[in-house]
Amino acid sequence: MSEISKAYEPQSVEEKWYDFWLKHGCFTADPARVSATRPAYSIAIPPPNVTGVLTMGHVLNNTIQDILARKARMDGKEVLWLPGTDHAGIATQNVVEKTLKKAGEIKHRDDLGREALVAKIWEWKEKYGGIILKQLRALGASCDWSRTRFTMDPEYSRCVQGVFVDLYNKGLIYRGKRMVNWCPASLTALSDEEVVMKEQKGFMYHFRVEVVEHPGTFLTIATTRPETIPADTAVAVNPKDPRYQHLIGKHVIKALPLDVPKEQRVIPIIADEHVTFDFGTGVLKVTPAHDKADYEIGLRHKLPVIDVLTPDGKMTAEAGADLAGLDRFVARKRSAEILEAAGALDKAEPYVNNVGFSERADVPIEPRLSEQWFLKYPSVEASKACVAQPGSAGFQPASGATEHAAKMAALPGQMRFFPDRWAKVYDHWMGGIQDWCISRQLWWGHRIPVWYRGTETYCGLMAPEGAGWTQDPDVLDTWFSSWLWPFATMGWTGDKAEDAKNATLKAFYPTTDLVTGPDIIFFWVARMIMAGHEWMGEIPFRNVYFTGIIRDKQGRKMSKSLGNSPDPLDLIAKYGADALRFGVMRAAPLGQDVLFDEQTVELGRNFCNKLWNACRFRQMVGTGGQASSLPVSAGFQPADEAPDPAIRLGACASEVASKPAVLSEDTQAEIDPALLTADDRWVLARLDQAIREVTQAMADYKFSDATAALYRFFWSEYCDWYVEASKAAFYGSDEKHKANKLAVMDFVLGHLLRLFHPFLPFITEELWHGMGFSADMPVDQGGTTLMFAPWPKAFSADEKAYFGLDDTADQVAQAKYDLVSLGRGLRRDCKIDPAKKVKFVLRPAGDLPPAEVEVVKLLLNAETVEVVAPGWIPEKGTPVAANTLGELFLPLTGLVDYAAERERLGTELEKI
RNA sequence: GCGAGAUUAGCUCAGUGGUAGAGCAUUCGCUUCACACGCGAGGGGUCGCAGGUUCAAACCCUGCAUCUCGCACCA
Repeated sequence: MSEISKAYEPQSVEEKWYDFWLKHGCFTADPARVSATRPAYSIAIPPPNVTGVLTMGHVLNNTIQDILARKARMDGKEVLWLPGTDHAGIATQNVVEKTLKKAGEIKHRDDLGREALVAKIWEWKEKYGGIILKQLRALGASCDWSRTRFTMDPEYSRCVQGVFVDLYNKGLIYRGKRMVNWCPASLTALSDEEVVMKEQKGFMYHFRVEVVEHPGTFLTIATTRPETIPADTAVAVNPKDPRYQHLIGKHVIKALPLDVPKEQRVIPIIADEHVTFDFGTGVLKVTPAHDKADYEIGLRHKLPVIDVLTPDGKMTAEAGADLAGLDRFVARKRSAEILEAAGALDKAEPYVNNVGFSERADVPIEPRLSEQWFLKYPSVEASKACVAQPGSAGFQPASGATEHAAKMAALPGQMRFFPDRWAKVYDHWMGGIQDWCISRQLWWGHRIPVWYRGTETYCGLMAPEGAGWTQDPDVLDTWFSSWLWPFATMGWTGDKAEDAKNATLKAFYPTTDLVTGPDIIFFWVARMIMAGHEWMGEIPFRNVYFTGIIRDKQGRKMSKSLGNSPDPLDLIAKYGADALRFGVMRAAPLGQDVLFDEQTVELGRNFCNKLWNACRFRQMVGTGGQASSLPVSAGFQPADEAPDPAIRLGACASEVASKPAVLSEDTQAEIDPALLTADDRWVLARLDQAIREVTQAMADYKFSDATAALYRFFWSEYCDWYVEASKAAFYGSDEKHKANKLAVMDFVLGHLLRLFHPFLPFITEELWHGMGFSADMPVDQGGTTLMFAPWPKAFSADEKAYFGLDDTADQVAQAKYDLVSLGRGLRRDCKIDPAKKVKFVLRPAGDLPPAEVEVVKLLLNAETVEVVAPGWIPEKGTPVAANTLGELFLPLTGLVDYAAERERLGTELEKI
């Protein structure tokens, strides 16, 4: 026996229940249990970086997934939430390299060499990797940890390489020398998606070059990158530009490098449509080695390519003695100075332009010509077609479980995005899809399964027979492994016969929901859809929920560098995981960015505390005891011995047995409908409404709406009115009504705990047991857990009839509560001390049972509420409040000092 | 340039045709026997602007303004 403490203390509760769930195998999915009556539900977690730690973004994302998973379990589904981590190529290699450098172990990765460094990274991964998965447990995430995957697991790696070989054999993968985005910091190629455009302040330099054929005639060229002048191989103008037409085909002398004789610096003036008249001077310097557009001009005009930059962004000898060896940005300034000194610089005006930055290393990328592997995306058409577009014939906005289910059944192969506007973004990108540069000049990752010997090339899973073969040194883009996530994590092999025997794939693929951020819609979501079609022949998930981005109070994106991201673990320690979950969900409407404020977690904590105390109150009135000495069962400890996990499937089965035939399994039998008061019917009607709203909101993925509905029902309706009104019965003497009210409370709380469970798993489980809702089958005897209790259903017609709930069932009590509010207003208006008990007079519009009057009296904190006949006439000027229930008078005789009041009103009037 | 989203109370946001809502903040008052992580009562908004449709518009239509974010990009 223990007491429920006055305030809820999550710290003592959360770990206990998480261990309990784990021990009982509550999170493990078994394909053998899937059947027509027990459908499968699956989610593949967006794998966090193996080096990562939990951020607020993860909290948002994984709370939503956990809510979906827990709700699905309560709906009687077999749930697989598949967790894992991503090897995150560049990020992880950077972290480990940096750590080694800091520790003084190496100066450069070459000090260790490839094998040794990769071994170090594995070592590091084993030691520190997956911290984030442990942190997710603190949040309550109900992942099937027995299936945890890593993108570099041996089986997973085989999938990645197998897919490469398959695409190679299909002719979709090719190697070629192309202009790619090169990161001078990470020394690797990047895909277009890894480049972010940023505004950069710089200068637009205008400099002159002399036309060879017309000495004394000069062309002025505008450029932001004078350091690349030595790499220019032409000057281009628009063929229709009248200013320059006569010069086409003539030549100019390049301004740099100065140490090369003029004759060797002669380049042609060419005509190309790409040049715009009104930008700059209308004359473009063409640098095929260092600009994507220029490279294409170069191809069109067969221009030579001069590369003046090293991989790490320094000038080569070809840039001339003045610049050689300088960093590209230093060289920019230097070259401008040289031009100026030579009298060739007209002006340098401040200029803002967009420059591509490496997303990871945060340095400007260089367009660079290099030998890379590219992928022509597979299954593009099918992938484009399978996502329902807003406004299209097949698409209806989400509006409910039934309709949703019907829609999915009616549209095989269709996916839906929430919010649907992302479908347009997706469609747009798919429409202009470009080949994907998949090779990376890194060591940490899946090595490209291609070997070379002289001019021979071999692509396969294993090194070819024979001597002299060397494997391609590059690894694959991390996303080239992530795009297989939904099925590679389920043990997919690519071998048809083998996969046909895979029960997990059969039961759980395609997954039901994907929850992720819109920032990786191209990186990940689109590519997974294509991979799904290409290798599984169908979509990888049915619904994609795009979360918003977590921002701070000022609307800034939360980031490590800004230091504006609170540590979720600190918040959990301070407020509890439930509070964090509830707060974040409350603040996160579908598809909207979340302005996060710690206050919202505080609110969540307050909410949990309120729930805790509402249950404490039920315990107190149930035992007739005082709150300070409650002999209750909360705080109880589950038994150590784990019972047969299969028993959990029978959870709440015993609940069904004791019901009248007319009621569903959710309904408690102890309620005697004949004894229900107006308040009881009111709260039951409101509960019914809340069940409808919450269920609907969840079907629409509107979690903030769901929490708002729950908040309103529990706090503003159940606590503020029903519980308060119930005190009239509990402090009264009618034992029969008292018992019935307890039954109603149990009924409401039993439903509430279930409705809250997906959002607040810990406190609800604690109370479910502490309140004795699992008493039919105590946990330590083989146990029920709230996790598998059935999701509440809105009342059926029979149930409504049983409780006497018609459309107006809640109106009497509602009118009563409204009148009470008005009455309290009267007290205030009359400046009556709240502590003072006063006498109200009630002239009811119809019949009003004495019990109802008692409730009014209690809620008004009145000394008496005298019920008078319709003919009763109040003293002139008596304050009155009226509604459909009747008129409530507050006779002031003896309460108010009229003279003082008159004076007060007088001064107030003057003021106005 | 193309596209999307936003604009409602001091703040953050709900609200898709019928008398303006929530939480927080704020004011006043309460150690009322579940809860001060609480209770009660208030104050506060011509719903960005201008037209239009309608008996009726925060909501539908058309412009405009401002902000945010994608995509593309001119050296």
